[in-house]
Amino acid sequence: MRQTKLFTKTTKDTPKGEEAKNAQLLIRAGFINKEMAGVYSFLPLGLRVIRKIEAIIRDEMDNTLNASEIFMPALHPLENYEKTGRDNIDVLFRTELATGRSLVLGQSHEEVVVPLAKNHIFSYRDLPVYVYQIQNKFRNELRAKSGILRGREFSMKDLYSFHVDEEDLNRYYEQSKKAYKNIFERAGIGDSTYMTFADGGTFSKYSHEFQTVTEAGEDIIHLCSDCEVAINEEIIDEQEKCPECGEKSKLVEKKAIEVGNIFKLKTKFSDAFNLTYTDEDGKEKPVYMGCYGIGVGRLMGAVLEVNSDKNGMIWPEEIAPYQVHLIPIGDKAREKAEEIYENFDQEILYDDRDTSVGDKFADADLMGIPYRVVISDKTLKKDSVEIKKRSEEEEKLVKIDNLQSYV
RNA sequence: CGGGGCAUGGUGUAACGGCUAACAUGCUCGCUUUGGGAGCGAGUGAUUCUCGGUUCGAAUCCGAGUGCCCCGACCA
Repeated sequence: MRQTKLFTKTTKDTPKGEEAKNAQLLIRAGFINKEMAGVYSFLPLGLRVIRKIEAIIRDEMDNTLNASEIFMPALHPLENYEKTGRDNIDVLFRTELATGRSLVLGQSHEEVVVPLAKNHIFSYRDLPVYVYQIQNKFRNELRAKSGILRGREFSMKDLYSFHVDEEDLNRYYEQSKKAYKNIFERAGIGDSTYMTFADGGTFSKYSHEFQTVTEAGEDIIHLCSDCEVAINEEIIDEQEKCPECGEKSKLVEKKAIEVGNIFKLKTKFSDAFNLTYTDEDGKEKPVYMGCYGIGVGRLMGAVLEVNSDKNGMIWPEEIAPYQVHLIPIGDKAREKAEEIYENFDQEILYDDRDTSVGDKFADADLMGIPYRVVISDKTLKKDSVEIKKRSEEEEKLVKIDNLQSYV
């Protein structure tokens, strides 16, 4: 992408009234634009990051968890929520049809996916099945906060699994932990993201959250220094021990942001809609369910809270908007840069702007693309370019012919 | 929803109740410049959030509303 064609502007000024690091950086670098509190537009660079995160999620959903992608509506009939008793939760956005029929904007999709499943699940032969979607959710938060970490409209992946019994649900639930671990590792926050025991609701002792340790977090978790697991403060008591190793002395308090959550619904929603199947003996039985969420935009924000420095963002390679930021200095270098750009693939952002070197470097640091490639008269004399990783200080000269193999 | 703070060109800020609302940045044009947010010159850009009040006079004081940020509560 040529930077002169990019629909984006950067700014030196920190946006007024944005204290969250993720929002400051994303707005300054032109990745997002605030429409109102808790509601953001995603601009080309920000959208590319979102798409990369989604690609990782889709890969793990499709290949690790054998799930099928669907797309459900954001408009839901209120009656479905009356059936589950969730019609009075306070984050529900309410609206209505011209006819007066009451609707809500979807904040989650159990009320839609379960009636949908009733058309597809009749027999034990139809189970298990897994469906997921990536879609915007709407929650009328009393207080949106922390940039894209808690918005009123936000993108979320939600997966729903359907099983013949609790045992099969447990099997899949364990498998989902692995997929989630893969996702957060690939997104570059594996080292700071911990599986966390949390409230399991009416039927289960625990659910599991995936919490990324950061000061920008909203939750307190108690992290076991040995086991790489944590307990959410909401369920901790004086006697609590690490659920993995059984020790309690090793628990350390940390602030963290919940980037994912897996939950055994069991028959709670199947019962509400009478979702059942017929087993081998011709007996009618309830379907067991699990649900599994990941906040896509929140994950993007969490990455920045963990990964940035005073000059700007530092994107992990797999979710970076581009892999290479190509910067020419001088007219001769520009000719060569054009040539390199034309022969490279789509993963290059080419700073073809007519502006000063310092301006280009500052923007490159701000945008945080993993590899900065500078080409100038100086490097051309050696038939080379200079490569610098955003996450490192040192730069190195590389022959132009060998460039492909370095990035 | 309770508490606190803020609201001035596109952006970030300044301005004792008193002159044509200032500075920086951005943007446009010209010249110059090219290894860390370049220089000079000329331009452009504002209903000082809204409504009401006090006053000879309000960006400034008072009231209400709205919006934004932070703390708390809330967060299937």
